[in-house]
Amino acid sequence: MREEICDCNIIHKEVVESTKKKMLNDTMFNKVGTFFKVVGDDTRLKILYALDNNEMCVCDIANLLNMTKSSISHQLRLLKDNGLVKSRKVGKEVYYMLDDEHVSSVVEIASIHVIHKEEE
Amino acid sequence: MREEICDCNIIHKEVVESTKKKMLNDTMFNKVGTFFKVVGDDTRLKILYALDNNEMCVCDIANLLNMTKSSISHQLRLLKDNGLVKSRKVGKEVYYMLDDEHVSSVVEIASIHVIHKEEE
DNA sequence: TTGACAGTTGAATAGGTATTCAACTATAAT
DNA sequence: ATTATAGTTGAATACCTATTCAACTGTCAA
Repeated sequence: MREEICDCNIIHKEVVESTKKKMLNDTMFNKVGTFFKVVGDDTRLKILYALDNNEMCVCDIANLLNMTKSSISHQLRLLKDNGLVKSRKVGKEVYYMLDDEHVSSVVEIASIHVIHKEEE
Repeated sequence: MREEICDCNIIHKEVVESTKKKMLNDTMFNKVGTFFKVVGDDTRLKILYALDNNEMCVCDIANLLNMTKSSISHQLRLLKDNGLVKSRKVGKEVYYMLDDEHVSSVVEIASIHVIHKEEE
């Protein structure tokens, strides 16, 4: 049995109960939340945006964003671990590319949201 | 003039140059990044998901998620400041609701992405 | 085989942030 | 007026995370 943490009364019992039924489980929220967390970093967002055009190696991305190889490599690993990019090795170089067509569309819709807010 | 931080050579000059032209400005990346950052927290995601069904007051949300009023109120302010929810006051209670139809669609697409990954 | 370069990695650091706590305001009811 | 409840707020805490640094691996070229 879970402990009660909430420090106030239920005001609209029906609303709370019916909403509770429609909620996803914590694991699902965590997965979606993690997806947004990964995309919610300027550096990673720029990387994804850049890779939407073409595959790129680590050094080229580092140059594009004027950051160190190490920092880019760390972020690429995070993106890869979360299934947003994949890579292929050619000689000394490692080329990264988007792993999923949904990535582009999510970024696109978020941009629309931001632009829409701008016009108000 | 900006300082050079990058610690490696450009390997594919044409790719870097052409990608650089297609990149958005930093302000734009920051705005989209912030949007994702706001949605990329489990608690805030749950709040948005709950509000997709109906408007709710702070106490009801706190009860639904078994969290304190204070913590929910802090998160609601963040959501409001970033234009994701709006509110109306009725007596002692404050009702919160989604401010934008794009919010639902972004969350929806991200869920599809996660589910899609699950099936692999 | 030696040197140079692409990329990775783990630990450390510094900055950010979710939640808690306590105090506060506002409204409603008695 | 007083009490109770809904909600907000600012500071403090504890956790998380992006970048840096230094050392490392793997591959290519001479």
